[in-house]
Amino acid sequence: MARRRQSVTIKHVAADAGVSLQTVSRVINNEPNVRPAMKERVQASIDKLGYVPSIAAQRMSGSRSYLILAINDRERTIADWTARQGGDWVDQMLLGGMLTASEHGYRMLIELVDTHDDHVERELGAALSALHPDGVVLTPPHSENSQITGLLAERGIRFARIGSKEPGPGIAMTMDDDGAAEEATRHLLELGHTRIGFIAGSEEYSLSDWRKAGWERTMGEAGLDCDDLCVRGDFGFDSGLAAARKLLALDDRPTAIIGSSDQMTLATLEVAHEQGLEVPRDLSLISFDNTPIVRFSNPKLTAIDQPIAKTIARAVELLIDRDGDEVEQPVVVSGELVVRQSTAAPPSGT
Amino acid sequence: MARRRQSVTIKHVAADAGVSLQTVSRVINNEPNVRPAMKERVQASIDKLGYVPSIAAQRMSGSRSYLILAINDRERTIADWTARQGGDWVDQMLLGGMLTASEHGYRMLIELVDTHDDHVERELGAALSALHPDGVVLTPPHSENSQITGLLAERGIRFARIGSKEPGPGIAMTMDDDGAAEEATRHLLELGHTRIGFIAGSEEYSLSDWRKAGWERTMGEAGLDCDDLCVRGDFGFDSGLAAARKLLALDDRPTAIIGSSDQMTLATLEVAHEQGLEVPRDLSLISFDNTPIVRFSNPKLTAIDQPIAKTIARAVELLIDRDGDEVEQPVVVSGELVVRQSTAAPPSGT
DNA sequence: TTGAAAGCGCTAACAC
DNA sequence: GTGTTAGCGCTTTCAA
Repeated sequence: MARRRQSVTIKHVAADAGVSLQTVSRVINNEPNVRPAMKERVQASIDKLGYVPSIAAQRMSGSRSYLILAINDRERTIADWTARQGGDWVDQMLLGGMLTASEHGYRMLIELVDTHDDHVERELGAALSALHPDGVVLTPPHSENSQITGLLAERGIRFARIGSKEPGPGIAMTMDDDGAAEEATRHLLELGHTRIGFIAGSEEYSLSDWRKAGWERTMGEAGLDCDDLCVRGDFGFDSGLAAARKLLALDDRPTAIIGSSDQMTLATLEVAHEQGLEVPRDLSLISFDNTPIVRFSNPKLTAIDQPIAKTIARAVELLIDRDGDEVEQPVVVSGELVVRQSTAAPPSGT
Repeated sequence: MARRRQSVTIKHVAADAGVSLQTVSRVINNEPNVRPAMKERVQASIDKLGYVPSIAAQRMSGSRSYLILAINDRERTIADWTARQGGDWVDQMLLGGMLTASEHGYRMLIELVDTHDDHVERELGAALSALHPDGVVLTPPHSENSQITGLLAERGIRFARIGSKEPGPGIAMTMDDDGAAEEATRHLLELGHTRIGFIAGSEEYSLSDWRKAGWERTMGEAGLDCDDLCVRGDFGFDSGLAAARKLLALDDRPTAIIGSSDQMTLATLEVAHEQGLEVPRDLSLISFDNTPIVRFSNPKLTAIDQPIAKTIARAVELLIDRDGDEVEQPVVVSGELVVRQSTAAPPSGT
C-alpha cells in the first residue's frame, strides 16, 4: 500500500510493472492487444499502488471526460429548493443518474441554466467549454429549446431530451404521459365516473398536451364529453386553485378530476374541502407526479408516478453506451398509477 | 461570433489578440503584471471568440480543478431518495453549495460514500485521484470519520466538517445545535411547560448530544428535572414511535416534547393522536430539521430550521477563498425556531 | 503484441 | 510587463 504524497500516476504503475505507459493505458481502457499475462501483471501493479487515472488527464488527451451534465431550469429549480414544498425532481434525477453514471465510472454534474435568458447559448456554451461533458441530459423545458439542442448538436455532444418526442438530434425520451393519462382516466371510468375533469399544465411543456390528449382520447372512446371539463393551469398551486374553482362551479360538476401536477391536485383538494366536498366520497382525485407530498395530504392522493429516476438512468446509459442512436425513439419509460385514498366510485345520486 | 466546430482554446485567443499564451493566461486568472490596455485587448478577444478555459487543462497544469466535492453517506442518502418522504437535505446542500460555487467559477459535485464500509479509504481515495477536487465538504457522519479526515489531510486537500466541533485538520462547522435546543426549550418554558420531554438522535452523530445538552442545560437553569424525560431514537420514524410511547406512558407525562428530527416528531404526533391527545392542546411538539413535511402535518409543526443551505454556502466560500484557516472554529451558522401550530400553553389542569 | 514520440490546453518558472 | 520553455498525466498516432 504505497501511499505517496502526490497521487500515483500512470508512470508509477508502468515503472512498477516494468512496462511502457502505453501498455498500462491499454489495460486501463480495456483495449485489445494486451497479452493476458501482461494485463494481469499491470493490473496487479495498479491494485498495489491504488492507481486511479486522473479524469482531467484523460480528458486532455482527447479521450472521454467521464462526465454527464444534467441540465435543469435555473429559475424553477431554485424556486423549488427555496419553497421546500416537497418536490424531489432533482433528487430523483440524482438517484437515477448519479448511481447509473457511477456504475460506469462516470460522474453526473447538475447544471442550472436559464431557459428564458437571451444568453442561454453563452451560458450553456461556457459550461460545455469548461467541462467538455461526454453527454448531456436535458429536462423540460430545455428539451425543446432549439437554441440548446442546436448548440449541443453543433458541438457534437450526445444528449438526451427528456419530455420530448420530436425527431432530430439527441435521444428523445418520454414518460408516456399520454398512456399515463389514459390509465388514470380509465381507472376513474371503471369506478363509474362519467364526468371527469382535467386540469392541464403549462403549454410551455409539450407533455402538458400529451397528458390532455390521453384523457381526451380515453373519454372519447368511452363516448363521453370533454367539452367544458378541461381547464389549464401552470402546474403551480395557485393555478390549481383557480382551475378547481372553475371546474367545481360547473352546472354539471365533475365527480372526478385529474390534475396534471401534485401541486394543482392538492389545490383542488383544498378547494373541495372549502366547498364542503369530501374526497373521495364526493369527488375523486388523481394527481400527476407522485412527489413526496401526495403521501401527506388527507386523504393521500392516488397519483401517476413519474419515473424520473428510471428515465434518467436510462438516459445516462444510452449516453454512455453510445447506442442511443440505434434505439427506437422516443424512448418511453412508463410510470404507473399508484392507488391511494383519493379515488372511489362517484356519489350514487349522480 | 466566430463559432468553430472545435472549441476555442487559449491559442486562438492569443493569436487573435496578437499576444503570447501566457498573457492570455494572466488575463484569465486576473494576475498582475498586465498592462490595462493589453488586458483590455485580450479580454476583447476572449469575448469575441467566446473563449472559456478548459477546466481539465487548468487542472492538468497544476492549477485549480475548480471542483468542490460534497460527500454524503451513501446508504442514508439513497434510502432517503428512495423513500420519498420529503427529506430535502441534498437539495438544500445544492441550493447553498452549487450556487455559491458557481459564483466563484466552481462546480460542486455530489459524491456518495459508505461510512461503514471497510474500504472508505479506497473509495474516497479513488474519487480524489480521479477528480482532484480543490475542496471537500463533509457531512455527518463522515465529518467525524477519522479515516476520511485523515485521508484528506494526508493528501493536502482542504475540507469542511459539517456537524463537527473537534479541532484538527479541516474547517469545523456546526449549526448551533446546542443553542437551537436551548431556544426550543426556552420557547416551551415561556409557554408555561415544565415537563418537557426530549427524543435524542443517534449517538453516531455528535450533534445528537449537543442538542440533548442544550435541552438539559436549559431545563437545569430553569430548575427543572430531566430525569426520565429523555429517550433516544435514531432519527427515523419508527424509533420516534417507540420513544413517544415511552414518554407518553410516563406517570407524570410530559406536556411538551422536543424531537431531534422531523421524522421522530411526526411519529410522536401520530402516537399522540393514537392516544387521543390533541396537539397542541394536550401536548406541544417542537421538531428539529424543518424539512418540507413539517408543513403538511396537522397541525403544522413548530420546528428548528437547520440552515443547511447557508452552512454549505459558507463552507464552500471558506474552501474557495482559502481563509478557512484564519476563521475562528467551529464556524457556527445558527438556525432559527419556526413557530407553527404545534406549540401552545400546557393544559391548565397541569 | 508492445513501445516511443507527439501533443491535448493550460500554467509554473524562468527569461527577456 | 511580456514572452519562452517545459511539463502536468494521459492517449493518440505510428513504428517495431
